[in-house]
Amino acid sequence: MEKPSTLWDRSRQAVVAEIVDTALKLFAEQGYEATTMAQVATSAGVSQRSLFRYFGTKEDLVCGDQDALGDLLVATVEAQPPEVSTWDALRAGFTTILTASNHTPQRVLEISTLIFENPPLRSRYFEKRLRWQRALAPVVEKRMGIESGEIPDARAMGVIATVFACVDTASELWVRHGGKADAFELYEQALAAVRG
Amino acid sequence: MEKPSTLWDRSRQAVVAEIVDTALKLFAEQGYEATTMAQVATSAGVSQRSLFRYFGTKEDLVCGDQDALGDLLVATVEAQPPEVSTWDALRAGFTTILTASNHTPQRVLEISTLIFENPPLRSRYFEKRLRWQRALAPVVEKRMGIESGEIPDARAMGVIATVFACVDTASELWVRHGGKADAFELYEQALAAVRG
DNA sequence: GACAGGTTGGCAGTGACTGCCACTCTGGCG
DNA sequence: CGCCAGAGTGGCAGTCACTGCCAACCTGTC
Repeated sequence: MEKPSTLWDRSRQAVVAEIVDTALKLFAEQGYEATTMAQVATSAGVSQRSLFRYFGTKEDLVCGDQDALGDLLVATVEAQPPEVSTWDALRAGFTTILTASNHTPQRVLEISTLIFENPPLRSRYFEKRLRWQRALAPVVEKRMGIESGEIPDARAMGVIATVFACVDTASELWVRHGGKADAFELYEQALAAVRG
Repeated sequence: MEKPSTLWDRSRQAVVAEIVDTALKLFAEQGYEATTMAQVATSAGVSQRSLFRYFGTKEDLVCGDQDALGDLLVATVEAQPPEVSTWDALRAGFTTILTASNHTPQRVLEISTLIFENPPLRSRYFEKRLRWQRALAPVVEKRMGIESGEIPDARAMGVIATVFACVDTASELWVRHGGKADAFELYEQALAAVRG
């Protein structure tokens, strides 16, 4: 699955990217909720019906490409050597995600702000996060030497949820500082206060 | 505001309660998403328009009465004496909330299951939770001896977010155990794994 | 040049939710 | 007792996200 990259796939990618661009521009100009899907469709030059085929929901216009990041996160954590602590393994996962983003820092801030300021988007984002947490459970359990049952273990889930909580805290404060603060620093502060 | 309790208010309360009852019954029978607001309205004997006046959204039929709990949470945490640690103060807050619920354990489980199994409900719940976190920020900052600025402090927010994360973890596992596990025990396990 | 498979567009419908207006029902006031 | 202001209610039409259905189209193949 590394290099199928038919011409067709690439042009499709281009279409998707252009739609996202137009949508983000409209959202920035008029706000997320004031922009209708019909507007995005005509602005991007596709039919409304096709727009919904590319992006199942309005939120996916903003949060759509985060699914892939989840897999990357899990894979990275899983790939950490056993002598790395659970906390460090999880941090490594998030570090990888951040650096792997194919957007400019400018755009990351723009998208993050959009997400943090619009409840529906925020909700959507939380859901994806939740799926990531569930996917991480078995990995972290193994690392902590816990047998994986059908229902996850409270200790493993607690650690995972805490790391996500601190990441979110850092992200939110980073956005509220207009991107001028160091997100890593904020994360370290939050986690230190928790574990200290 | 303790005892206005006009007859009018009480009858209104009764109407609200009955609507919620019918709605929960329908949700249990056919599922949340398969039940339409029109159905709830006719089943409860009110017009659709009035239903939307009582409950602004479909989700509020389930999550509606949680707003009051937030205030109680903040008040309880604020009322803890200064020698109580931040962690214990927050736990006290949640303990109060749990015992203050005016539902039978049966119904708490029913509602919780509903929330955890339906993404839109879950999202709504997370949003309320988020407001609670924001409201707690100044209280916890004072308790930790941090000056409250316009933007919350990463350490305080990290601690708050972590406690919420562990509470959520415990709740979710409690629901997934069908209410048969001790939610408190789960919370303690999760938090111990984090702070240990 | 016909044909199969996948892609697109239009169209009509559903369901949550809102604004508007007319009706009703209540509690005072002369 | 009739009247009136204010609040609660119902119905109606409209918006918007989203879906199913069907016809048109485009692309590569024999």
